[in-house]
Amino acid sequence: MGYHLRMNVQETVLMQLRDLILGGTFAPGHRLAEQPLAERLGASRTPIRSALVTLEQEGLIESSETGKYLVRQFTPQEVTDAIAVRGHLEGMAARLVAEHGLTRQLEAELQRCLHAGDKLLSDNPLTLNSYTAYGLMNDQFHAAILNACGNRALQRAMAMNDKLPFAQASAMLPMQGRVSLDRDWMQYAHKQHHMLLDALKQGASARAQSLAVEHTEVAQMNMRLALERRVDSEACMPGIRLVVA
Amino acid sequence: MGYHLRMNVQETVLMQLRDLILGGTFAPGHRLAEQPLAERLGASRTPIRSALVTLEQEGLIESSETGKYLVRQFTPQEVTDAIAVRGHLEGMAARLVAEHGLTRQLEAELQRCLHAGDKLLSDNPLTLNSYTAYGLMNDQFHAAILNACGNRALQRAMAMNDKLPFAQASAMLPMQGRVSLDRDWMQYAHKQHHMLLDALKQGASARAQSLAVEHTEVAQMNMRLALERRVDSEACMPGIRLVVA
DNA sequence: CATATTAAAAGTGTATCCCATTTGTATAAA
DNA sequence: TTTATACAAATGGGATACACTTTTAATATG
Repeated sequence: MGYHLRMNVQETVLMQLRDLILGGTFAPGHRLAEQPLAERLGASRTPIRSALVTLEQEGLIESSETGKYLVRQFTPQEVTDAIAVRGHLEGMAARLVAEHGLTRQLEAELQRCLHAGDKLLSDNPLTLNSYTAYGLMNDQFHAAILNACGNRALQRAMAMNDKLPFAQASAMLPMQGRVSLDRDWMQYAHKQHHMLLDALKQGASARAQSLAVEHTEVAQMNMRLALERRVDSEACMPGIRLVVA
Repeated sequence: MGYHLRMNVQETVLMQLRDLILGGTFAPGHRLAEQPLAERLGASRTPIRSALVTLEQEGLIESSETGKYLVRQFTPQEVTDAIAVRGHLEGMAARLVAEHGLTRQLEAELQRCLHAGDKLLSDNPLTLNSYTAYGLMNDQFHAAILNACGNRALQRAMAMNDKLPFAQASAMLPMQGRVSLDRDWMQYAHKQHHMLLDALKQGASARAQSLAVEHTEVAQMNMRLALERRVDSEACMPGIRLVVA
């Protein structure tokens, strides 16, 4: 018997609402009133309200002066800025790890990610599964460093930033070669992972920081490409619908 | 007829609860159940719930696996870390301003702050009012730069970080000479403000960044001092009650 | 035809009620 | 004395009721 995840209405409603917004059901600027949403989702206003508070905190919606919730709209500049913030924060995390010294455990975990990545990228051309698996590995690599840096405030800041639907480390990966992120770029980014571990091993904190920052420039490039090919990218990254020039 | 700020119960309850927690009414780790709080504050559970969600988001309370809210406890290390994150973020903001070029308006505002600070610090010894006024000016100075950097994600990250009751720029200033922050240190910090504006004027982005980061070391020192003199510092910085070794 | 007035509709804030679940406690059994 | 068991109280999640406010729409008025 498969185990059954206990789901309260609150969580369900939150996910549904998020999907509705990202799926483009509501245009940016659209008002989200509690009662209509409650009817639509077949729940009472209580869980809807709670979800709206969460979504506002996540930055997907904003509340106007009079307390009305509106679907948020992002400019391309804001996307760029969010990625830049992520780079800056990851730089700090990498520096801290280099300064405190790499633990055996972290080194092993990063090694594992590197090996997995090497293996995945050796295929040519890449399969759909490879893209998915690489994205997973990529997230683990970055999470491992953030986790090991030991600074909770930094972790909080990163978590907040990642709530924006296009700022995450592998936001662009699900594009699966359709738009950008061809194998060459992934290999470039992966080499940076290798070099980052090297820097961490040597305790080269400044180098580790610079590398982590520079590493996000790949994300910047891909985002620019994604914005040029709306049709394709909307199919894989729903969050991009909220970005309007 | 003085204008009357419209206050709903929700906002009132939020403020009351925050004060109760920071005021030390509930020890760190204490459970916050909805019904007792509702009775205590003379409101229904609805606004209490909403306030608890907000306070959790602010980091003042945390919810256990089973959905119970507990008053959060911070270690001195976490305080240090939060201040370090603020320094890192302010460094980025300063760098961005230096890179984009100082606008006339920002330069005027920063100049105004510098003059105000010069004037305030010329008194010897400082009056109670001077401390308050300096704190206000200090906040304006830092806010002006953050505001002018134009990166909304960065502003969000800083806002989040500042929710921690001891991470703000002038968290230590209300100590009014009782514990630390004597005139000499304030003059040192204020000189850094002067140098920062100088760097911004010259577009010296790396220097501006370094200065902004180093500037938070004064906050680190003061926090260390404050933690050594609990009795005094609790009187002026309520938030420090939640910090336990 | 534009504008002011007003009535209906929709919406929010708050209280309260209900129910399932957890938590605590006292009693019974080993 | 210790461990089960059952029962009661407390609690949280959710739905609903209601009063008051804001929108919207319709009608009247210049």
